[in-house]
Amino acid sequence: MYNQDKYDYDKNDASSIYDYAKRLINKTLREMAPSPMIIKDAPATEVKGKFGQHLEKYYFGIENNSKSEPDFKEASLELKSTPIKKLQGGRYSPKERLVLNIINYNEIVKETWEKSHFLNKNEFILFVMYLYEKDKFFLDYLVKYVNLWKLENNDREIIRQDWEKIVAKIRNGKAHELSEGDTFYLGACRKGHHEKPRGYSCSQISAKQRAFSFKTKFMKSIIHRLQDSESLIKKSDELKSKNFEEIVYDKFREFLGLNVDKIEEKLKINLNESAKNYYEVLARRMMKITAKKIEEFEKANVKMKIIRLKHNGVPKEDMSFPYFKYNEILTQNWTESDFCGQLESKFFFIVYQMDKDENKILLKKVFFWNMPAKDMEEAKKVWCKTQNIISQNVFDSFPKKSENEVSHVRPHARNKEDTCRAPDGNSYTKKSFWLNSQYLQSQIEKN
DNA sequence: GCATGATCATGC
DNA sequence: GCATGATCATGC
Repeated sequence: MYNQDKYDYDKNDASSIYDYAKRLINKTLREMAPSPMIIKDAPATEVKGKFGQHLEKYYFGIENNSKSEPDFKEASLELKSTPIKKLQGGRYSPKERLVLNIINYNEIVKETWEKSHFLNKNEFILFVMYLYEKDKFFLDYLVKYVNLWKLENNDREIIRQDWEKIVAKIRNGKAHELSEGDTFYLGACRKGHHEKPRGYSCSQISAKQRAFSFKTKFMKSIIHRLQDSESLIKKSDELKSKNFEEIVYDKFREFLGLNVDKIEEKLKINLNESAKNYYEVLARRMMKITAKKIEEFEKANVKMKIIRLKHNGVPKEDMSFPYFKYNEILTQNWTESDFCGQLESKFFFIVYQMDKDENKILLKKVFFWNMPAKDMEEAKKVWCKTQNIISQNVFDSFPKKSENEVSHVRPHARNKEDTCRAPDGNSYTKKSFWLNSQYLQSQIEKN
């Protein structure tokens, strides 16, 4: 039975359950939910569903049941564990469809969508996704994602339509003709291969047992959404002992001063070093991030930037920003300009440096940075001069690097023909604001 | 060796 | 096809 003392979560509160569940990330059931009994290794066929049962019983302390109400009924939350597999390139995809509640042919025909057992049980789901590996015992599967998921928006509508279609077929006495191809996201899949076809109220013809399921491709979309952004904070109590910056810096600590080969070796990875985004990918891997976006950086509008220093400490390149539109600059003032907005955000600099002797690139330092107010004033000068020049239709005297210690303007396009319309009616090669490498150097040395 | 112009590579 | 981050190429 559920025991509030033993299991450290509040069963009435979905976010408390979620926090407790998040402790599973990158852990196995063997570590997190030891069983009082000895569980013997068993062939894979007998293991199906064991992960979920074990998770419920020994991690959450709820008795396995197949009731039509959600597993955490006070929080209206259903617990679902599901296997995922790793693709080449490190991303994840579902191993199989997610089987939901069994369709009761006699009961469902009396239901409406809003009051359906299906919706009641599956509207709000706590996903625990574990990495399936063929030769592993289920207690040793690694949990990769824990996610609170709600059926909403367009997905909800399409699934409602799928549900209606399935129910209509049953009402018409055609349950034996149900097929997964009937519907889009929600399928009526076979469940229990040894089950004999059974009769039901709407038909003389008996039908095989089926269950609702989220199709594999639909599961794929859920997993992809998860991978789109990933949190840097892996444990919910981490922020109690460290601030966010420390958490981030700690991730890099063991790699500082190492060359990139050593870093890869340490991470046990082998990246394509000639890729243009190599240093960025490497930085993500040091942070243990496989997603495209970093959740906290998104929310805080932190821009991650790679800076590569030559052995003398000067950045190899100036830092570019998105190109500006000549016409747009004329209509804006500094504070509402794109460039001002870009400079006002916080940056996370990852600095690599070329080592003179060994000809290797080392991880030099990482730090959060935002532009000091007095330097913003300098950038403002550059922006104002740019605006002025455009208003006078002079397109050959944009602020040069030598004119300002912080920033300058220069082309930023695919080629000379990649142009943008200007107020004088002509088009000119796209240009953007850049931060001077020497300026970046001074900021790197200060931090 | 640096400033400036030009372009590549990737991802959406 | 384009935006963007990253990088190359040229000339002084």
